[in-house]
Amino acid sequence: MARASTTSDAFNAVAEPRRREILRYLAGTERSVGKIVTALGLEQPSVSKHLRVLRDVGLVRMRCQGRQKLYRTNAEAIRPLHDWAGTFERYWEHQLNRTKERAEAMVRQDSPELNSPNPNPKEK
Amino acid sequence: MARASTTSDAFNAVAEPRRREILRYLAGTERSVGKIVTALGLEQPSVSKHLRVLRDVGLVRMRCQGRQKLYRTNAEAIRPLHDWAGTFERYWEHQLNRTKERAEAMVRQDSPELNSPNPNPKEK
DNA sequence: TTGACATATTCCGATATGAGCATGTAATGT
DNA sequence: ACATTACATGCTCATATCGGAATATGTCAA
Repeated sequence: MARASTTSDAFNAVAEPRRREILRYLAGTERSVGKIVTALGLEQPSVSKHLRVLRDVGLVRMRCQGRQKLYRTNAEAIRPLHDWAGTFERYWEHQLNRTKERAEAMVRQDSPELNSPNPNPKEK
Repeated sequence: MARASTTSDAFNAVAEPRRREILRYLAGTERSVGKIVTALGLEQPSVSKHLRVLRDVGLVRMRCQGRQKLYRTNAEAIRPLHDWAGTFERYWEHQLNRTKERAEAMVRQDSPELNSPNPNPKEK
């Protein structure tokens, strides 16, 4: 076997920065593909492809209106991501709330990655 | 240019199912690489590589103890994901909270994607 | 030092993408 | 019917990964 399949679930779909931009742009409002293209400054085919992925995963809904298609973010589909991340909430609450204010200073010392998680990920 | 870089931020790191398993397994507890290998039934090199990615992004912390290295999930790094997803909360609140209890039953009917977002993503 | 144990890294092959460009398709206007 | 508008797909290229096997590195014991 080779690379694990991707673009088949919300986690992967959201891993793409452009797709996150699109999701945000389409949150709460219906927009045509053309609108997205001009608003985000992307190539039309590129936008169509990203929308395709987002649709397959259920992150956006589509509606036809004449010759244009209106897309809208389906917030419900983002919920599982929120829930997943939320399962770790108890672990970050611990580290911060315990010692309160004083802790803040210490935390900033012991955990520099908090502010710059990965200064040089690809460095050789 | 070609494919956009990946494995450089938490979103991409978390897109891998195995990495999510590892994060969950290491949540709140330090474990050696060997423990992870046997617990999750993965190949040792594979685990090391995933840990490498998770470390680069700051999702896990590492500590040396003798000849073994103890890893632990850094929940703080997951917070941004939670926050990001949370920005869409207002859009799903609307659809659910309005009609309260009765709504629940209806929602389950109207939004099958919640349980199976994409029954057949790759189908031709 | 030699050897066993615990991890990490490298190399390889197969596949998955994303971008860019060209083309296909559906709906509307004349 | 023909041209135009609005998207969607197909194709190629360059790159990013993942898994697996082999190997390198590091630590501790005898």
